[in-house]
Amino acid sequence: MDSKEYELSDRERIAKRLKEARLQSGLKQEQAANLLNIQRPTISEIEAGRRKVSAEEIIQFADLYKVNPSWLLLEDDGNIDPSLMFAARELEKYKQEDIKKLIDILKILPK
Amino acid sequence: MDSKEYELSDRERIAKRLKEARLQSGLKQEQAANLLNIQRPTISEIEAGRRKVSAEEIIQFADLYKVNPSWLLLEDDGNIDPSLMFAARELEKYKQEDIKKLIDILKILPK
DNA sequence: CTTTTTTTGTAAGATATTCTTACTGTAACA
DNA sequence: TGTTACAGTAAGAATATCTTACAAAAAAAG
Repeated sequence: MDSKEYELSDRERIAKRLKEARLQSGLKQEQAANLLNIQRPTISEIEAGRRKVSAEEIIQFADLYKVNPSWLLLEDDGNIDPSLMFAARELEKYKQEDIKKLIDILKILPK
Repeated sequence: MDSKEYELSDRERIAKRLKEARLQSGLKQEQAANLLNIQRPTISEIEAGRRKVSAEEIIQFADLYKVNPSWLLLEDDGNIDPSLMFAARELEKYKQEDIKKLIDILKILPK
């Protein structure tokens, strides 16, 4: 009976991951709140998906809970697509000027 | 040439990356705002580091600007230049054959 | 260079969110 | 039952954000 994250908003899904991460790290809401210098109800509201989480807070939560920041942003993991990396490294062989030109061309070309 | 992000707050550094990413994607503030269904001054305030960016917004910005969400959260994207990453992502959309042609064109282009 | 247009910055009041504090709910356990 | 530990929630105060309009700056045109 896997809990489906479908039909949940991004905020709710992020909330779930934050709660999961906190529990995984063995911290109570109050402990997390103290360590991050925020109020405990704030943690409660965030984990309920009722309060937004800022980018900075995501960084802090990730650090405290020892999880990858990008996982909190609903990415599968923190890794970049290998084929993308390959393409990027190929591009590195070219001069900066040529790359700029390529980018301009790409912006114009149809897919 | 400074470009030193030292002594900047996380918010300011995120702001810089957001602006850099927008410019790299060739979008005006107004275009970005329209595509994200927010007001243009909001983009301005965010890029000035005066307004927080929510986790959800980071996801949307990353998608629109074609950058890695974790890079917006100040992770270092595997030490590859952001403009390279952008080009690589764009390149992925094209057929292998077309990419070879593009690179051939690049080799001919004057510096 | 001067003028015009485009793009971005910013002000101010209205609106909305978040914070703070205190109280409530719930589960575990003696 | 009563107690403890932890999490949820309510309400007003404090902040932040949004909206609209105008101003500044930058870019383009003449």
